[in-house]
Amino acid sequence: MKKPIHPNINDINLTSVLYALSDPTRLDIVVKLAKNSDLSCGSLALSVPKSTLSHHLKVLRESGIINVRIEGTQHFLSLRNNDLDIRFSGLLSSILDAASYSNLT
Amino acid sequence: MKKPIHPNINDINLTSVLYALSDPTRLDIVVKLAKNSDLSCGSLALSVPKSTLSHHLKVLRESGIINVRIEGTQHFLSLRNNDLDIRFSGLLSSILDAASYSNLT
DNA sequence: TCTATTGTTCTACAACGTTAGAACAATAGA
DNA sequence: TCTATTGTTCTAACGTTGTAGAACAATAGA
Repeated sequence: MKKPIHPNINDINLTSVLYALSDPTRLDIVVKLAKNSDLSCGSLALSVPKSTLSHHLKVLRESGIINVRIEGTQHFLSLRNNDLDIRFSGLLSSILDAASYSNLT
Repeated sequence: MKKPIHPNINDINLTSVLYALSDPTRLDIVVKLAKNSDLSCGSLALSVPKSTLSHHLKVLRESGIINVRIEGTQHFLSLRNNDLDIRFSGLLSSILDAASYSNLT
């Protein structure tokens, strides 16, 4: 498959990151990756069609939130924790905190 | 004018907040309010038509980010700092930090 | 080589969002 | 009361987004 393109750290845009995380499905993916890094697309266990999932992952990847590593036929996903923290210190963790707090209600 | 409706603290939704802040114009408004609280709509000095500004302010208000207080013919805007911090601790400040950091580039 | 597995890309479409002009509403002040 | 000020609401145009089926691409394993 084609090698996925990831934005450079300095090209990561705040509004793009916020937009990417403003979708419940995508936020759910990010929360799962925060708990369990290096998951394959299928391991996310989401009840959405492949094409829809692929779309959401593309949005997350192109906004600089996740990294996609290809191994065989599988795509392994991980959060760009370090990059995001360098670019926007504390942003991701506060969003993840807020997300886990929201899920408790 | 009609009294504007503000969501209760517990009805403030994370994805709605992130979505509201993912628009450059709205994020700009929030940054200005963070620096200078209690501004009227006109004092924001944005180069957008009144109707467009009104739309953005409605999105910010309904997502629970800003408070609108009417005095005469003017609407005074302020961030719901405390409410947001109670609901999502540290979220707004980390976004504001990221926004000010972005503007330096 | 053939098949199953894993995702992407193409395409279409309905829903939503941003923008903005025009009309309207409410208040302050002359 | 009349007018200026300050915003809202209505309406429409236009672009964007989320969803999802169908076809396609790439690799692993038999």
